[in-house]
Amino acid sequence: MTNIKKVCELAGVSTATVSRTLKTPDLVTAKTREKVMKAVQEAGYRPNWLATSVKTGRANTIVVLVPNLVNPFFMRIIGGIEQAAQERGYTVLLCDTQGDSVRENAYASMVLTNRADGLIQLDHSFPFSANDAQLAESIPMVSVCERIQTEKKYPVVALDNYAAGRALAHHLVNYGHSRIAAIVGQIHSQIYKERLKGLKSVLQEEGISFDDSLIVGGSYSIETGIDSARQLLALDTPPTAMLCFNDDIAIGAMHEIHKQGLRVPDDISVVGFDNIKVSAFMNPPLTTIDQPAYDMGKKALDMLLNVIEGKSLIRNIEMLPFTLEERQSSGPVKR
Amino acid sequence: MTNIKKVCELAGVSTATVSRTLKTPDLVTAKTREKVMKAVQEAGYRPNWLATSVKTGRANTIVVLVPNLVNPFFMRIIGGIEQAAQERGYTVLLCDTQGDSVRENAYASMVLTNRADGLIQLDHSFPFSANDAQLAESIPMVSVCERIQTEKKYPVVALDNYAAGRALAHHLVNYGHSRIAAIVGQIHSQIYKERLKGLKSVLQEEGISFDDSLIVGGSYSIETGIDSARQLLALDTPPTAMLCFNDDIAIGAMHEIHKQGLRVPDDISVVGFDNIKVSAFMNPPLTTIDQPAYDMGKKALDMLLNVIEGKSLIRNIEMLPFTLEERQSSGPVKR
DNA sequence: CTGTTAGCGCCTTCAT
DNA sequence: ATGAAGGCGCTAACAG
Repeated sequence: MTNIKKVCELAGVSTATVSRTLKTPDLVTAKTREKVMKAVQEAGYRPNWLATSVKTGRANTIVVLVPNLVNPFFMRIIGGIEQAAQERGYTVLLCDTQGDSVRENAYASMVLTNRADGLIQLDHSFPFSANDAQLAESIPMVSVCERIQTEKKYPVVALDNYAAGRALAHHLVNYGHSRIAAIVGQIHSQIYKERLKGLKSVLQEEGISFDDSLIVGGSYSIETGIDSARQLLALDTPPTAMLCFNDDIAIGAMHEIHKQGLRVPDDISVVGFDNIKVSAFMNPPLTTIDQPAYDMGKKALDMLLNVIEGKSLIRNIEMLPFTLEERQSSGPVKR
Repeated sequence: MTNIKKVCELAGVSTATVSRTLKTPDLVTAKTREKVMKAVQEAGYRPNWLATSVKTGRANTIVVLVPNLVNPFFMRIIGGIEQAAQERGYTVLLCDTQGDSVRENAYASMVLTNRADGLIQLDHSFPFSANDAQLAESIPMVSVCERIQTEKKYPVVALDNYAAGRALAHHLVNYGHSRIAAIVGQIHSQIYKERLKGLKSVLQEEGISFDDSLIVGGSYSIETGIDSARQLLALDTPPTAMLCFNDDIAIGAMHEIHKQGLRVPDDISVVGFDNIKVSAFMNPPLTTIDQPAYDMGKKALDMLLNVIEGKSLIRNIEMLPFTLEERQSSGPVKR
């Protein structure tokens, strides 16, 4: 282990001078600086990050909790978080919770052991164990997409899911669809409520009745899309359009529809949420809601660091704009 | 900050006893243990991880360098790494290098500053800066998929890319294809050489000539697939099959082929590498080489920890088996 | 501008 | 079984 003392001996100065040369070179003579740098080079010295952090009390690290790393939508958010973190001198500790609360608790507790200074949650659960809950009250935490379900209102950056639900509903209604199914993701979530509310509000305004048996699904996976589509196609009067709560579901739904010998959009329209990369390259390309995932990540990190550094937040909830990407998976209803 | 001293006072014992109670409870009386645990609970004490690590000299952390986090194939590898790491008490610091060597250097240097104990590289570059190269000689490092291009031979877990190239080539030749294009990823890589060698060897054995103008591409993206397919379709005699070096490329190629009004596989067969999730749900589903990504990750972590903990490795290179997933994107050559 | 000194919070011999 | 004390490597206040 080559430590600061070795450098001292080589350069013939004190530990303080070495430390200063590296951290605040301006406070050191050009001559000593040179001397020290030469010794550093010679010894191959690198300051021990652990020691520095234990001294300053700051890890300059944040934890990001992701329900599923394989979802490219989350990865885009994380891209934004990482970029912004790097710019502000922070490191990201990425944690795939796999929806397992034990894992989630384990990772979240890193903020309690001074291993990280704050936390960004991409899921809607309060990530701490019952045992940690009290301590966790005061730690900096921000969520993206979903509001954290707990009493204290943590800052959140999200999409106007109600408006997005309405946008897709209008898109389909304008094409003449009146029997529209919803294949949803997590049930007990804000997203579920808001998007569905958006869909229903449009239908009501248009005087179209909605049947709760057209709500299927329950998780954000391709398999859910497949199973749900199969279920819907087996109905006496199948829907003419499927509104999927993410693109993975939509991909699964399209796959099943094709498998049954039907065509998208001629027989059935399919629309999604998120605009993940492959969506544009499906056959047919998928109509979807584009979320500004990268910007959401950036924004979330900015909010979190403001909390960590004690600055006040302008707003406790940031709503970002969405875009409806019209592609070829949706079209006029079949006569 | 609630530290070990506060707990001492509350429990009326020394710091040593508190430390022991938490780390090695067997060395403490049941009675004192109870007393201490009550104080810990009351104070809401959590040992400072930074302090513990600086003391023990071990971060119990490894760095994983990924060229592109959005690629689901890499995410599967990382899933395996994380699982194995968790089982052995290590944390993973995940770093998206974006192919930028500055970022790569920055992250890799964490191993030199005692922030991490070892490194897994998913790319083929030596991740340290010129300035760090000497120091880095002795640090534990393992690579997955690609061999690290440097003099010292680091352990690697990989696929038999030569054999996989041959398998796909045979698959296409058996369907009667004789004009087969290769859309490749990174050019200066082991993977490039081996897979191409596999393809060429089969063609030669079959007495089929190969023209280097049929090698196109240069990066592992959907866009590369699109551009390359366009380029190939514009040839005087376009190929009847496209062997893509990953599934993203294949997805792009299929998209462009469809866009030009041609059909897969009736007009052109397309095959890929990796077997990412969506590949099975494309229209048509993609024929591809399945790599045991999860196991590769697990294996890589095991090898790395063995190096870190000073155990000897059984072998310096681990070859894992692949599977050819035949689906509907490949078929008989058009007459 | 530089050196001395006192910790950061914790673990771990060495006594008792 | 427990406590006292030294030190991990580094930083920062205080002298000089």
